[in-house]
Amino acid sequence: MKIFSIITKIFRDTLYSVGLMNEADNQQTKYNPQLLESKWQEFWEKNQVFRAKPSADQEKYYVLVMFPYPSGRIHMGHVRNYAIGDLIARYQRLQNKNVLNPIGWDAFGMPAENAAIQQKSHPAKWTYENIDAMRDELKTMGLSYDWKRELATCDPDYAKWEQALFLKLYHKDLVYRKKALVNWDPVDNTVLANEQVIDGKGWRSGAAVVRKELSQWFFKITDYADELLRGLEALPGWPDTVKTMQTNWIGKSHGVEFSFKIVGQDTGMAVYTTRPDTIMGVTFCSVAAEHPLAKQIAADNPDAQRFIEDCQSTGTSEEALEKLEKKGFDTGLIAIHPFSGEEIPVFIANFVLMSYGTGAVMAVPAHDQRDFEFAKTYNISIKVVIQPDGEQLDGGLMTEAYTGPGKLINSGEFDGIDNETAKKMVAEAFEEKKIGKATINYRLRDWGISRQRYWGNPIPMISCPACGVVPVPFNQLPVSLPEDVQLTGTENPLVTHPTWKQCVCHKCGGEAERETDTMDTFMESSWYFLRYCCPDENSAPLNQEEVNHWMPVDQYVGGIEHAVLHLLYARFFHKALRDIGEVKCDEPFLNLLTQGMVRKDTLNCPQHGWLYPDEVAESDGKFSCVKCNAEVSVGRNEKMSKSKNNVIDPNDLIAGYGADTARIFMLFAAPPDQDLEWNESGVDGAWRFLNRLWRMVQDIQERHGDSSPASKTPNDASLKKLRAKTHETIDRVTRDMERQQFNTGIAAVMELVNAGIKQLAAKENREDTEVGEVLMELAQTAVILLSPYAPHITEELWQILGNSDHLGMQRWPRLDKDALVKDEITVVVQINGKLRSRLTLPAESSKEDQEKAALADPKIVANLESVTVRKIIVIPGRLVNIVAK
RNA sequence: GCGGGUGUGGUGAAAUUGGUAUACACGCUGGUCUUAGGAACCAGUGGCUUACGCCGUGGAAGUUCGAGUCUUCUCACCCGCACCA
Repeated sequence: MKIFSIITKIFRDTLYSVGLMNEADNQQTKYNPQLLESKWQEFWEKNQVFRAKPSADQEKYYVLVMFPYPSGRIHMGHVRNYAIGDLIARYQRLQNKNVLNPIGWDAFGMPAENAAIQQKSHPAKWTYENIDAMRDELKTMGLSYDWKRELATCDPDYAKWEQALFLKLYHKDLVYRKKALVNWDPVDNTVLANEQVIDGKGWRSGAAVVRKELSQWFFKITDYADELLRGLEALPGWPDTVKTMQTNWIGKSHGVEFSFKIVGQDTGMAVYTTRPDTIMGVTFCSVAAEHPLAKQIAADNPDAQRFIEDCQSTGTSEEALEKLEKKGFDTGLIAIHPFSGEEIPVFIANFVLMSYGTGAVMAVPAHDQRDFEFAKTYNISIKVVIQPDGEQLDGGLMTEAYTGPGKLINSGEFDGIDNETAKKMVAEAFEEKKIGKATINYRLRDWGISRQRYWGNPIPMISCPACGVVPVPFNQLPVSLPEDVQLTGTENPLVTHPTWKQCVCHKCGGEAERETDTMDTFMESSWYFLRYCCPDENSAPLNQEEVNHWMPVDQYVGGIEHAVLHLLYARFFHKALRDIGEVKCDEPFLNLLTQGMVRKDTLNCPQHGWLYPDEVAESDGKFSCVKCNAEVSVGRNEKMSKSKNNVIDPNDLIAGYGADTARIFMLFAAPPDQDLEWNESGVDGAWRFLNRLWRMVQDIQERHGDSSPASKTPNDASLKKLRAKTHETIDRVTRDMERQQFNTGIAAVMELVNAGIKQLAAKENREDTEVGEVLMELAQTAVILLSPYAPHITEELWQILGNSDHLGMQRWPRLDKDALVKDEITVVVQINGKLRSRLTLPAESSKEDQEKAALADPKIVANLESVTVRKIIVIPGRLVNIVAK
């Protein structure tokens, strides 16, 4: 960025604003975004223009942007997200909708703890200071939020109602406790989040992380797996990519669960398979290292014990799993094939997951690639039972498993049946024999919400030596975090605090202990959009009347990175709340817009690493490091990130050019769902456009300020065209808004402004009243159409145009279809699909007229001299294609 | 490996859904003007060709009077998921 020129500008603007410079030489006021943006921001706030109140007279429209984590500064991703959300909010208001557009803070989370450790202060202090700073930053963007509904999830009030919801779901039997594995740092004595584990070591201590079992709280999201899956079908307003990702995440599969008898054991071994049709091809079985049978064998077999430990140690570094060799350990156990009675060896295998299905599988090497590789390694026979059409598979010669369709062979009574039919028949056979049944399995697991962290919402449970686990009664909420703590990064202060966890069991009155875990921060984001509807409700988590008035969210806008977790948890939580009567609708977010990332070139010096743009000198298209003169490599466009020094601070942009320029740039550079490449000259382009608009409106006001906007088609042909352009633009921008292609909407207004400027420059008819009327209509239209994109400049221009009200009182321009009627049409003439000529014909000319005119055109006549016309295709008003040979 | 997406000028991107490819903007070239500004304005700008023209939407084929758009294959890049039985 041209820092110097921005500074000069800020300096000059300051001089203007304090009156040390005057603009006597300028007839017109210059466009001064700093002055007029703060002026309008104050106006909106003072007049509570964006206050949302339920209304029976207007249709409601709920716009939601993903609330930010208060990290301290806004970044370009926020600017883009909120520019899009605000554009939609303002557009819907102009469409006479009653718009709810709230904002808040996702305020619990680890960065606050880290900052507190570093600065030896308290997370709350850091968080609330950041919120104050970021609120100021957001306000400079001129976003049309109802700030009265602002909330922070760490507010005691929000935390209290969240605990209440947790308890309500607990009483509905949707919450339970079980043991689960966590990453444990044995040096820091703390649990680590996955992102704190780097190469299997704790990020702070560097100690090898071990997996430890702790009792943790879970939500029964799997109870809703099927509804969450089916619900996606009712969401046509969601991008397919997100729906596909959620579908895969839920991972529904149909199969059969049945039991193998194990020789010498009373209990069988349950397995799950989606390929019952291959049952006769089973030549071995595998179980996970954590499977009870594996543990049983390991109890008196040190080799098995060692193998199991090996399996578990490789589990930590997930990347290494990728090409992990298939390994197994023969347990010596023998399973009995349920149909053939054959004896089948049972292995412990490193690729079988305890967490999916039953943790044990039947292995069919001929028709499963993993089993195939395993069988090759351990010399187990490969028995083909599915024969594809026109091919003879031979187990001994196969180089990979065959997983396609075919007919059954070597399968006794099922021989000759196609495998899809066989799946059902085998499943039925299992049910008849009463050893198995058709089962549906999901990849989705229950949602573990326990976090062994201080800066989160406490789980309102106590554990009593006499009564066991006891929920905290509603009237004792909230369970608040102790304030007198010092975060060290080693132990959880909730555990080590001298008194906090001591409490009294309300059941027996005896001494008890509080749960020291806090809730996953995805909890807060699972219902903030509901609390926005009734932020002042002080007797319950939600006010159903208000919630049901505003819900569902009509348009949700946010980053694609939340496609699965946040959006799935929120959908689940909402459905669970529906089932306890807190909300009515089934799905919380009707339409979803996922915006792309903001990216920028990265610059890398071989000696000095990632460089800032001003550490790089350019000559002849080559870049060099200003410190060592070495050549700098320009990396791929990457997401803006502090570690790569390619971050542009939105504050600089807004301070230099104003929020309107920043918003126009963001919205113009690319469609919202696409990644956006940061580009300075694009910002200049947006700035220049707003200046062109500014001058045009001023010129029109100066010259035609007395004119009222045209309301009917003018007689003059060129004016008629200009008015048609105005109404074409209304049509285009409206359509672009509806299909959320905001970049082309701006392009359309740019064209209109260019046309207006051209008319102003024309020498003839400058004083004509008709010219004035058409131009006045053009100016007013351009201003309103652009106001959702650039709200400040358009408010100011609306006033300059002599209007006393503000744009909040306006409606979206109405399309006059008569204005679009054209006198002339352009018809393209092709010969064999190749463009040969263009004709301008009267609009009312018939199909036949167009064909005749095409054949009479001199260029066409010349081209048809040596060929015969075979066929003529006429698309009226569009083209004539002459097929000739 | 599986699933999804994207490939169009020097650049960001358009294309009314099968009908004039490159709107709008950036950049660049030339010019005008002025109180040198982050100017503004005018003209030009896909490639090849002196021209008539020819070629051109990652590549190859196909359907069609006509394909950036539909079909098949293929290449490249990006994003998810990843031993899910």
